[in-house]
Amino acid sequence: MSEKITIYDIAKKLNITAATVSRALNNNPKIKESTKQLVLETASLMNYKQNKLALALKSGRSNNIGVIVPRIDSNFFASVIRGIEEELYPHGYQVIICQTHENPKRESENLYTLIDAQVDGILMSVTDVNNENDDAFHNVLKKNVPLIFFDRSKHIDGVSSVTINDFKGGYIATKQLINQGCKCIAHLSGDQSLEIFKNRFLGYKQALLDNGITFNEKYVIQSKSSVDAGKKAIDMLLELDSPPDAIFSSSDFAALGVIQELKERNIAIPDDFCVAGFSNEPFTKFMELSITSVDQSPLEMGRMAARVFLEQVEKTDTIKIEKKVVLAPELHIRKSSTRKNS
Amino acid sequence: MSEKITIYDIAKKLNITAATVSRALNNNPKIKESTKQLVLETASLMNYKQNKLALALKSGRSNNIGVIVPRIDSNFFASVIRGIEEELYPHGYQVIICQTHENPKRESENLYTLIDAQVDGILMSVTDVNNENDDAFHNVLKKNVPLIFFDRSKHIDGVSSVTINDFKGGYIATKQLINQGCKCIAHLSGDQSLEIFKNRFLGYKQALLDNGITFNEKYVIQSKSSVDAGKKAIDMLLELDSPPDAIFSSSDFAALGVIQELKERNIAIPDDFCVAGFSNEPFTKFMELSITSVDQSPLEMGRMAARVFLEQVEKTDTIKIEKKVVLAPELHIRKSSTRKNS
DNA sequence: TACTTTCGTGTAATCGATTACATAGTTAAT
DNA sequence: ATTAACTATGTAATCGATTACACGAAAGTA
Repeated sequence: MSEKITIYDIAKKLNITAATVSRALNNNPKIKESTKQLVLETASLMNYKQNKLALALKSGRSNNIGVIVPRIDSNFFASVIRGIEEELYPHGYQVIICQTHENPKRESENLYTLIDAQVDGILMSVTDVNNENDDAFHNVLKKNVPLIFFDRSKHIDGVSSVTINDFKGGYIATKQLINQGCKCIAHLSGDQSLEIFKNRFLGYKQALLDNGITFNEKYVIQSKSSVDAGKKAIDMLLELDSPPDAIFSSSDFAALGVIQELKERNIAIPDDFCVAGFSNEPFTKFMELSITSVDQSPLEMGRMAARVFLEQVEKTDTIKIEKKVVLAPELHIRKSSTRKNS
Repeated sequence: MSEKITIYDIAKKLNITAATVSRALNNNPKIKESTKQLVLETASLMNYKQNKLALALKSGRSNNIGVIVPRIDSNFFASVIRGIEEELYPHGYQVIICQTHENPKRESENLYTLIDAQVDGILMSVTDVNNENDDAFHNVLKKNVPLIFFDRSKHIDGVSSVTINDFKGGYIATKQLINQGCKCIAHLSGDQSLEIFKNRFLGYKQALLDNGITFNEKYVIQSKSSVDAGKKAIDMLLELDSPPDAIFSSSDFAALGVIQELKERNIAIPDDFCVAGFSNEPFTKFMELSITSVDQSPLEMGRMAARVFLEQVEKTDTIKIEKKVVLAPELHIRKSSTRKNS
């Protein structure tokens, strides 16, 4: 059995009270130097470890922060979490992971569970798009638990967020396709109730307009983020009277599906058709026909979200700050959109 | 401000004691039905939420379990974690993530930190190969905290593990290369102090012997799990007097490096050279020249590890069980090792 | 009627650490 | 010499929930 050593055990052994022990361990200046040393030595001798739960109960701070993501087994979210963990680790925080699987109910559950678990903050990428979970979000704010959104955010007063400039991401990707000489550029979007997809779409549209290309609604298809969805989408697009000669996809997976399908049909990439994706998934650069993609610097996003959280807890005295950090997307230009003659 | 409602608040409002409230909420049969109802109604009316920290302190159980992995932003580990989270979520456990970054010191720190945080169990993939952290591991066992290894394990009495049969993984991958008619099969291994790499190597060797191919030490190279490491390794191998005509790599990334380098040298895959990797990383199936790879069913591994943990906590009465679960690897045969004539 | 059960609640200790307040012993100041 | 001001430590409450034990009231038994 494990002998749980408490400050009372130390106190008994030294014939002093637990209060003195506690103070000595916390380096309270009122404690005589000799006692302090004695306590510290005895503590390490007895292999004393502070019980964080007791501390947490007393202080009301658990030193845990909750992270909610749609799923963890996606390179993007895993990388963000890595960034969060790395930034928070030196500050003594532990990271608790929750997944919503894109299910708003789960998101609501996760929020309540984390609050129940007395986390000191919640960092999340939003799943709920229809404001079904407003109660859950307001519950968090009511409890005064710092809430920070990353990537997918919501507009809630007093809530900070770290996102990338999706508009710009859409813009530069589309611009690059235009630079290659593409005239009919299609776009695969996601659920536009989510701002990220809306903004990428708007960036795409603006790039077209800025370059004298008329926007055509028929070129925009809403699809899932999967290889199959990409294949289906390009099938539909190729049946149009004037099929596109390029595509900007909000998902790298869909972009891959597009490429696979085009190859199947012997359409040459990038010569006859250019493709750009979004997220810079690892596989995009590994492919023989590497895929142009917009990088979201997930590691940096996670670090930044963590830093915003830290600022927030440190400055409880100041008025609540709402900080909106927007990271710049970076276009990684690869073979799928690089024509020789350009 | 958030009004923290406790059972004392409910007690005061109803003119009863906190003890009664607690019992009512816990459905204690000794409480009169009418009181029980009253308490439940009042609790929900006042929006009472149990403070898990107080409960944790009293019960000694935090309902948190710690997961330690080398890194989270690898598809394999992220998937394992997903499996763990999904299995444990319905049981009310939260998952705390720690990364070692392959650094034994960090691993030791993580172990102590998790114990300090009073986790109810630790599920981990081992980083330490030189037994530097024996103290940390024994500290966990001394505290009677269930410890379960997955994928990379250590031999410690009383510790359960969930691994895949790496020997078999190495064997079937190598066998497949042999079936394609390859005669000189090289092997890229990892740090053989880690059992997984040792076993994959042994499986490779056995497959050779079983098929009348003499094992040649020069064909075995120890390398990191990266594209560049793969390139370097194949460079060395091709300089041998009798260069290999196939390679089984313990890493998909290294396998990819090999392929890229071979293409660079205009060596035809799979006709002149066959390649098989390990881990079944997502990109292996996405490549135009898809890569044969051994799947480790990470999701299932995570689920299984979680289940072993649950069994362990439920049966504290029984004698400690040491359970060694070994999952079967599955070879995904793809283009990189599929010759037409076979 | 007197005595034993049973039922429903209250009392108070406990988990382990922190901390406001009290107090005994020193030292400094007038 | 007497009081003020420190110093170092002890006492006890607190965080919020659980639970062994105690006890009065109601019900059952002889």
